[in-house]
Amino acid sequence: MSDFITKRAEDINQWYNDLVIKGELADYSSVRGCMVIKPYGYALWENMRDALDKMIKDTGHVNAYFPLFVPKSLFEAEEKNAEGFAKECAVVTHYRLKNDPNNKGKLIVDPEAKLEEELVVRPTSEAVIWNTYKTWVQSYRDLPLLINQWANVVRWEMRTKLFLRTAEFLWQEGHTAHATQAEAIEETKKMLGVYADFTENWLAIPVYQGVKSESERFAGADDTYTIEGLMQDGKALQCGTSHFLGQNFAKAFDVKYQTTEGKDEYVWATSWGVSTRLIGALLMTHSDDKGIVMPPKVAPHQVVFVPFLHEKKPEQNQILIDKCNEFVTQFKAKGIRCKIDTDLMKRPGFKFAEHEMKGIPVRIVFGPRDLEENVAEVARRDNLSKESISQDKLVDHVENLLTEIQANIYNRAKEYRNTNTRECTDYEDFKSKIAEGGFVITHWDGTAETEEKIKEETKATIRCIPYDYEQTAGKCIYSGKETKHRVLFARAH
RNA sequence: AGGGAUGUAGCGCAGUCCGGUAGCGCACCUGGUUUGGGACCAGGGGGUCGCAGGUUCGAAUCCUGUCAUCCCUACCA
Repeated sequence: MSDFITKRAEDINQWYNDLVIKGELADYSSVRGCMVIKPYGYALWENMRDALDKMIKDTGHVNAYFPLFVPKSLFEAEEKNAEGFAKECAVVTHYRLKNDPNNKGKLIVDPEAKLEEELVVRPTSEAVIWNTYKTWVQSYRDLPLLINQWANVVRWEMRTKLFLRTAEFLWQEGHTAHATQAEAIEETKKMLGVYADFTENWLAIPVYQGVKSESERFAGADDTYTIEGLMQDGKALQCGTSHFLGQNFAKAFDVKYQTTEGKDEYVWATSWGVSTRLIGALLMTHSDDKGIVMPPKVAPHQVVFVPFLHEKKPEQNQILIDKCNEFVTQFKAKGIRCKIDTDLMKRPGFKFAEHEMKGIPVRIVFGPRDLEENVAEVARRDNLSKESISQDKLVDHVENLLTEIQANIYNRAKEYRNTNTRECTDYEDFKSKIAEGGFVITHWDGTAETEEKIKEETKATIRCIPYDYEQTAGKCIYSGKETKHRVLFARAH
């Protein structure tokens, strides 16, 4: 039946698409590569956004908003950055349409309305922002500048995948300016830490923190720090990045400040971002063959009540619904997000399956039988177990259960990630481990050539030089050269 | 961008080879029986077959072009 989710073992890509579409998070749209985020998916994003926004503000940043369009001349100012994004930019060339004289009721682009200078739809906002910072920074007193924006950006991707890679996506991008290199590097690392904290503690996705190799670096950055997750298909997913931009943008946009000694110095910069891709990461990390498994902390609904309603028994229905409402009030007082399923038409079994597909962490069932016995049936989504709980203990029980589920799915994901992170010193062994999926930790001689060869031969890329693994001496797995780099390889999304 | 596949009702599909005026399942509407893990029976509404041309008395079906989507590569948050 089409209402069921494709099994992971059958077709993991279809499984993922089913989670998104049948879980009602998003829909395909009539715009190439762009999706419609549906209310349930957007509620999830709002919860994620609100939590992260607070963390960003708690670390001293403030929000602002910069324009969607970047004049081409500004865009090309930082050469490496421009070059890196050039192939995937949407460009506005005209500002007016007019009626087609040859085709009634149709419109054409008015050739008279060509823009003097093309506008690039931002694929990222460094250019507009640094052009603005130029006027904001005069003195060391203006620093640091710690600004974040929530925005949409457009990258004209060839192949798109719901949430993981869409032509337009939502994200936050932080852009900071500092007086010293040390302070900027500290900021870069600090924000990576915020991302790791957020993905692990809110989304329950374990991540490796580390530094990108040069070839994987953000265009225009001196260093890119990353958090990398492992998805259930054995592929790594870059979940967020934090860039140390050096003085590249300061020089390109001439952003200088006067020191206490009265000298002019270029400022030091960082930028960092996470996107709606994190929704894809969350789905691919926790979900199962029955559907989505939402981490309680960001789940749009944390608890769903299913009263056993009977079309022919309105009095009984009302008693059951009243009972639900009584508990909803108590849950809401504790900040727990609830929903009551009062649909008369659908049978309980159907509702159970539906709520499981959408990943609601806890289901509470009230039937006439439960009322008589003064209990409720409580089912948890993460391990599909259920138990009968006395009503006077229900609120505390569920509150604890949400915490337990959050911890359980994190531990489960971490165990999967850990057992699929393997050490390796032999190239043949490396190839077979990479083919099986997961991360492989191994020595690399630090050259782009070796990295490229390994990518060609195995499709694996260096995800990062991880914090978690000691940088001990050893032999490069490919060239055999002595090296101190130990890196994480994986096939990636 | 290269390779493969697919566009027919809201969704999933059959019909296309061999042209004759569109069908099935789910969903939806009405009525009834059901209701502790995806109910059943009966009746009913909805599409001119992605789009644009062409061939033909006649095109979902044949031809040309075009657009879109999915999968595998390549690129990326």
